[in-house]
Amino acid sequence: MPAQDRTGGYDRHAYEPFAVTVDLAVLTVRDGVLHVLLVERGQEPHIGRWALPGGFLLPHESAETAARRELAEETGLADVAGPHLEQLRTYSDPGRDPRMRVVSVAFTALLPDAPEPRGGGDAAQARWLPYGAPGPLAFDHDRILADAHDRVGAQLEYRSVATAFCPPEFTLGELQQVYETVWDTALDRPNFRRKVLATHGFVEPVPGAARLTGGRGKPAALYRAGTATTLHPPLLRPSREGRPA
Amino acid sequence: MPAQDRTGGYDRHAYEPFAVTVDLAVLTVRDGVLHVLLVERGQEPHIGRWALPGGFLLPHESAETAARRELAEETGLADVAGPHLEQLRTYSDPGRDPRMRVVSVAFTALLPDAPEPRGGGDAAQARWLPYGAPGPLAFDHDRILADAHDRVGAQLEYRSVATAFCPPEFTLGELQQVYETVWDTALDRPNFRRKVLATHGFVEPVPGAARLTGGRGKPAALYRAGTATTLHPPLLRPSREGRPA
DNA sequence: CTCTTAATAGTCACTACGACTATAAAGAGG
DNA sequence: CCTCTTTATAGTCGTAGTGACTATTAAGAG
Repeated sequence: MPAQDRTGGYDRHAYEPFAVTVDLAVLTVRDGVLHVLLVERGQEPHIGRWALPGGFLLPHESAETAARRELAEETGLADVAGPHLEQLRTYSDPGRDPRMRVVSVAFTALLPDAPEPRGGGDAAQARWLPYGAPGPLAFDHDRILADAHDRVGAQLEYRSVATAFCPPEFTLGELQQVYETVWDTALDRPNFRRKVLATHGFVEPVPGAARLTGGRGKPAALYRAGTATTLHPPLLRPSREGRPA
Repeated sequence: MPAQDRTGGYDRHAYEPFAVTVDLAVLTVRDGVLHVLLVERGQEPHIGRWALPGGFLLPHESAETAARRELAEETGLADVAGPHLEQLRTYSDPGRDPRMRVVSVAFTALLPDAPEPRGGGDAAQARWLPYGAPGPLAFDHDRILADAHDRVGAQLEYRSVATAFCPPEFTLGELQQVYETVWDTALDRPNFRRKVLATHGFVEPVPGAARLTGGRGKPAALYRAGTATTLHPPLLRPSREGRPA
């Protein structure tokens, strides 16, 4: 492919081809612990290390399409309706892959509790591992994962993404556990309940349904995700006092 | 460059090389009107249309480096300390450029009022134009620009980015005009003042300095940007009531 | 001087929120 | 069956934050 020189807009320089990939930070909450979908590398570099799932863009794919395809291949279950998938940012440092120049578009995906992935015919099997558990990840994936965690934590405040971690019908206790797990904070239950119910469109009750939370305690009412995507008023994290930056 | 087949992590498929560019949504507030830095296309496709400035990544550049270089080339003044520059998202739809496959990493840049750009030796001269004025932009740049506007509007609520639109020393009236311009809403002046001053680290007073706002009225006190990057409490947009989504 | 303009000070009612206490409804263990 | 534990849900109270105001101050214009 010949280098081009074009003027006006973004086409001023001769261009260099790059490899473009997607990387996926797939998160779920299992028993109050944040888990990440990871694959073990079978090749150099970083052989034996854990890495985020991902892969190259096919010639006619957008990054979003490629991310959804990779997610389906990796978990074998993402095809149905598709989980919450959102572009995080793009990582393009030269040297982030020692072999060659790779520009990677990272995504976050949020799934309800942990269906164990069945490898979709690929050699490398994906597994759920607790966030932060498996030492340093390959490439710059620690950075990507930390950015994903930050982003999701921030979005819980003003977006209704927490329901993406929950099954179609869920209790307010389960929803609260999502917040507590991602934020790593304990929340007051009556206050959490009051705020969630006061936020229009966040959740809507399932009439007459209740679930036993595992046996013990009073059965909880069930709710479905509402139609709102932004929360008004926002559900702010507790006590950032004294943390100016 | 040979196609590769690697397993584990994001290296499962043979890869296709792509052209990678950066696009810049450079915003400023001039006389209460949001302005965008645009260049006129001198070639097909979209000849004569306005487009966002941008260009190809050089072989050893990250997207951030390329964005800063393009901004400096385009305005001729971004080299000093560098303006607020932030990655927006990556646009990768096949067909977004009719000539070939181009993946573009978009950035937003915020500048204080409008130093008229001096073209840095390039043929296409960049110009400030009012947001929304110059009809449809080339490629998918309308979408990118709208996304940038949305993002900046949202960030004004909980980040201290508004000061990036202001000169090093500014009045609260100027800061308020940034909010009013980006949000396209009128704000109550005493209430705005109260909230800004109550938010720790947002602004700090310049002792004993005052500026005449152009002649008329009581002279306003001057402030500098504070050290905080996030606003506590946030400065929420007025009245989203009745707008559930 | 007076009028206009803009900055700044202050008031008041209402909402939202953190920290509580209280009650209800289930299972567990005797 | 009764009590203890567990979890969900209801409600209270003081305080902080906010929208809608009114009032005052300090400048230039005429």
